[in-house]
Amino acid sequence: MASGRTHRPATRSRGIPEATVARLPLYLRALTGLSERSVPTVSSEELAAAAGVNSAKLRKDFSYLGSYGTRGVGYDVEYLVYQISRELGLTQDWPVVIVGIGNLGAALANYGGFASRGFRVAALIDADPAMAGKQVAGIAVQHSDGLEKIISDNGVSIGVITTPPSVAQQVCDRLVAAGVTSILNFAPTVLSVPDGVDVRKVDLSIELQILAFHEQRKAGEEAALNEAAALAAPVGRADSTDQGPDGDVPAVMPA
Amino acid sequence: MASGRTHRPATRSRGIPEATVARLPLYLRALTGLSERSVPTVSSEELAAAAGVNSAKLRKDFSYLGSYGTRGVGYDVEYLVYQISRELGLTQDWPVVIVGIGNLGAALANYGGFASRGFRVAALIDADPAMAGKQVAGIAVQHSDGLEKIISDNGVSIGVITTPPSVAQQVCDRLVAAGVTSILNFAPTVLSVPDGVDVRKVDLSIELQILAFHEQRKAGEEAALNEAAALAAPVGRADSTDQGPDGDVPAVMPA
DNA sequence: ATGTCTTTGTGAACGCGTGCACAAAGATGG
DNA sequence: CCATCTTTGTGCACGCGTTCACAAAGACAT
Repeated sequence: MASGRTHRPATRSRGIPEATVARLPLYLRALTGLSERSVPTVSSEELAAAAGVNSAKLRKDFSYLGSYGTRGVGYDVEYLVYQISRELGLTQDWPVVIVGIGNLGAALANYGGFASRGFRVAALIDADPAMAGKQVAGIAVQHSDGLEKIISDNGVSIGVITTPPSVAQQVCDRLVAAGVTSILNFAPTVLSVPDGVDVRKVDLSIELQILAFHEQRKAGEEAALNEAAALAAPVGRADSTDQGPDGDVPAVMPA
Repeated sequence: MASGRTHRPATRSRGIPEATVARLPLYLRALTGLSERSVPTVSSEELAAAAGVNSAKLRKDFSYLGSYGTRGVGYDVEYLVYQISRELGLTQDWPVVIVGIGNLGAALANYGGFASRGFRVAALIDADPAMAGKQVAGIAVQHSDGLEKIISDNGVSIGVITTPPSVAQQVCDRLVAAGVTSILNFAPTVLSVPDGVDVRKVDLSIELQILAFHEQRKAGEEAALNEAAALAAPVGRADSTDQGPDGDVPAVMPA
């Protein structure tokens, strides 16, 4: 309606499927663990178990990167670490800015996993003048007036938004205008960005709601099971579309 | 290899596809916004735009819940809010515990979106004795010794893990043993849980790495484009499988 | 009451991701 | 050098999710 699109239609990057890209960091983490324990080689079966995926899936994923394994032996851990790191672009340094230094922003600034692999917190930015100059995770918070200059001076292309939702879009617009082309959004809002800008969303509330759904389903199944056992008769309406699995009193009545 | 599985094979809950469940919170948020602005009805087109999805997808999603729309008019906002809330299990109160009150745990405890929709922080738990008794987000932190009692006393079925990765699995095991059946894991580790327990993972580092991949790809394409323009000749090898998009010097050499 | 117009609900086609199962490849031992 | 054994790499089939396109359904005006 307004400006750009939000979810680019899965651009199948250079033949590497998006689903595979999403798993590469998982493999990399497992491999790093093996590397630290000086394990020289690993089979697809072992690595898959460590990463929590199917071994066939893992082999197919690696096949998109090329043939880096040795049949009858497995994969060379160090070599694979390097290959995946390079594929993910982690052999270079990515300066990132975090905008919105509340509880979450501060937590991210302190998060060790950030700096560990190719990412460097180039700046912390907040709109509150009282925050400016304060040290968070050893970095001085800067006022958002200087956002554009900070972005261009540091060559930042990745921005993290941890602001309240009400200002997230406008922060996003400024980041994009200043040259940021990848955004990690923690604000519970749908961001509109022009084509060519990637947005990934992390939404705590949504994750919990999905868990609640499954939790309710489990409770409902259990209840139905107990009920069926008590009545010694099958339920039989497991697929009706009217009521939920439980017959509790609604908390809100629709008009 | 050790105990249970990690990724249950997409259990197609009660006919509602997993992908649809993941979008329901999105619709709910958009609808809540409309509700607060007292908008009575909304078309699939408008709501889809607000939620950032395709309108056909939205209609199909809603069709799994039943026929709640009116042809020629659209959907009743209040009614839909209620139906989705009920479907997600948000009409009841879910007590959750947060284990690991570091920066991230504290940020989550303060996160408003938690309490807003059916979720209530029942307890904050930390292994550090120095943290015990401290107030975070108005709630006293309790020592992890009492974890099992806290879980059962409050009837907690959802646990959030924000501990260091080294202890995440053992915290997870204790949560599950105490009766928790849904876990939201922020620790960068693969958790093993028995069947019947749901785990969702939020991994900041992985999200950033995925962004870095696309960022690198964009930079590579741009470079290739510039190169091509400079040479005034087409590239032609856009799908070769050997090298990466850039021919830069490797930072690490494999054995 | 009837026709027109809007918007839903869904059948059908398509594409992506997953997992099986096996042939090819290489290591290893005799 | 040959046989055997392990493990990779992949062809293939299947199922889920997405999207198109349209018929059915209802509102609304006349």
